[in-house]
Amino acid sequence: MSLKNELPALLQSALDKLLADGVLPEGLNPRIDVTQSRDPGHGDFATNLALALAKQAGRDPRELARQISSALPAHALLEKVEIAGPGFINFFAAQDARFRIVGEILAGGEHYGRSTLGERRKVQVEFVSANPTGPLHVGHGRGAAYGATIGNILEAVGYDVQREYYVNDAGRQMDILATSTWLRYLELAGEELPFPRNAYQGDYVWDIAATLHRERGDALRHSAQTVFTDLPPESSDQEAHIDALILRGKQLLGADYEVIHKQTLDTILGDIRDDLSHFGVDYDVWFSERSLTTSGGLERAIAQLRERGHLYERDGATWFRSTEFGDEKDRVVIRDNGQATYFASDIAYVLNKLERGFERVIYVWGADHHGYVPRMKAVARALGADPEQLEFLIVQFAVLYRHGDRLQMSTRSGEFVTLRQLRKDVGADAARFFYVMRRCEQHLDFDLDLATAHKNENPMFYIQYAHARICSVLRECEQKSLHYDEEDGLAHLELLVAEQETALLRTLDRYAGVVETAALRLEPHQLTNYLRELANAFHTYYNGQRLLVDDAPIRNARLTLARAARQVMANGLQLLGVSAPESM
RNA sequence: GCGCCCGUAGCUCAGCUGGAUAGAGUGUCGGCCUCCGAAGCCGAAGGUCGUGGGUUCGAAUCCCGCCGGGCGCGCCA
Repeated sequence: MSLKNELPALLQSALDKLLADGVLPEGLNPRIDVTQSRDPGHGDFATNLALALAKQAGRDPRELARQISSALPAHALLEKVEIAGPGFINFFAAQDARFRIVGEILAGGEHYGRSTLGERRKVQVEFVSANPTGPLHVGHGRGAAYGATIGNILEAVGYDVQREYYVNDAGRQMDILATSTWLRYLELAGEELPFPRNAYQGDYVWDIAATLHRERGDALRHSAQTVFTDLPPESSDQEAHIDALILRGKQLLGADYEVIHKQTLDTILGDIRDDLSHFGVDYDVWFSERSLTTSGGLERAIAQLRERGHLYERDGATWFRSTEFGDEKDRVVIRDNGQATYFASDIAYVLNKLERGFERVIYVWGADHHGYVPRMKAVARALGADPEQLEFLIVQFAVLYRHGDRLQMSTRSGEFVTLRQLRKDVGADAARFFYVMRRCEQHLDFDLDLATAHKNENPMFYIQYAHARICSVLRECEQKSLHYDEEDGLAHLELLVAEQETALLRTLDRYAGVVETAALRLEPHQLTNYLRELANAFHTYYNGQRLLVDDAPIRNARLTLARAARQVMANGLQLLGVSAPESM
């Protein structure tokens, strides 16, 4: 237990005493907030408690601070208390308390920094969930990195985390894709045909078609003339043209249409899974949208809303009265042609998630979906759940630049930079780190030239370098046959009195709190910023003090401190899904 | 027009939910290797926190109005 964790209790007992003595009035409910001091002159920790209280009680803050500090019980780790500025209470830790962290880190090992804050509560993080209509592009990458990192961090603070990918395997886009595959197949079989402009143009469609042609020969072949006869012309209505083409395919192919559909879906989904896995992103569940229909979940969700009186009919369609729950307009769930809307699936999906017992359901969404949040909250309330259970993390777009030009991305045109390509160019580590370096609300300018040509400017290398450097020193120590003794090191930590050592110790002391903050606020960038500071604290130390000195107790103490720093870096990088190399 | 997000050093961004002298990286300039990895360290210069009001002991942070940028506002998925 560090001093910081004990201070709130000490302050509380001081408040209780002042209350009992009648110095403070009843009914005050101050939040006790202890922070690490930025300026060493302000001690190790500080609280603004007196300032906050002075406002509520209408007292002079400095006088109040004096009263609090004199009511404070003594504590072995607390050396001195000072009142400063307008009424801050500054705490100076005993020397002993500052070294404690090193032993804690080494004892905790790879588990150091983990906690039980989440109390094993079930939380689901659903992320990426891109339409399986082509390879993931760099826009999906940010959601992938965010979702995965948030999952890791929540797990680290004791939540029971489930990672899920929602597969949009129903609907028109999949039909367009399956039809695209079939048309390419026909071309490979020797048919000449006008490939529609709004069908999927990407090379991967050719690949799937080629596999299909290899496996099935001409079994799925129909003449181009048969296929294109009597269709609404593409020139007048593209959408009607492709819809008619889909229908034609289903009629001509019968059960074989499903084969093409499935083969296309499986191929692309397998590719996405493989891609994400190489990105260090793995899921517990791949949830099929279609299964909501086949399991009857969709009907049940609709029925439930109907029973609760939240549905009504108008213009032949069925509407959800979401305005009753704060949405700006009501939403159609069943179209006048009898088909369920995509939103109906979303409703069934929410119900399904809640039924699976998640206390927190986190959606990681792209900025283009932010308009859907109110209606999803409305659904939660209409289903009798607490809308706070659904949390939406809106991740702003990552805009790619190459040669100073903004790149356009469109899956259908086939011209996009894939996540796979990005991994190849900058590496999975750099991409993972880069993506979560900023708050998700912040737009991300991703300059490919910078990321590829000058990759040593990436702050991730700075952190990895610090880790590798410590490993190198330890190797060097062995090579020189200098014996390292951890026990001796721990016993002589009081020899670490250099300014850089104190600074490094203070930085290490912050780690557990940073992980907690990052989890509480769902902000991975807290961690990347911290790790940069930690790496800087170590590099500064390394440049200022020699670790491998002849004096054994000092050497052991310094190497022990370095090992603690290495452990924290490794643990932090692990949460980010970034490797901690022993040499570079 | 309405809604959400963003505006902080030349550039890219932090700023611990209202606290002490607003901080990093990068770029510019100047120092540091006979010694554990110079992919490093240290120092300097660089700010009317978009703007105008308000709230109070105290505002980059909270409230309101403008200005500028991004993204949404379908019986699409």
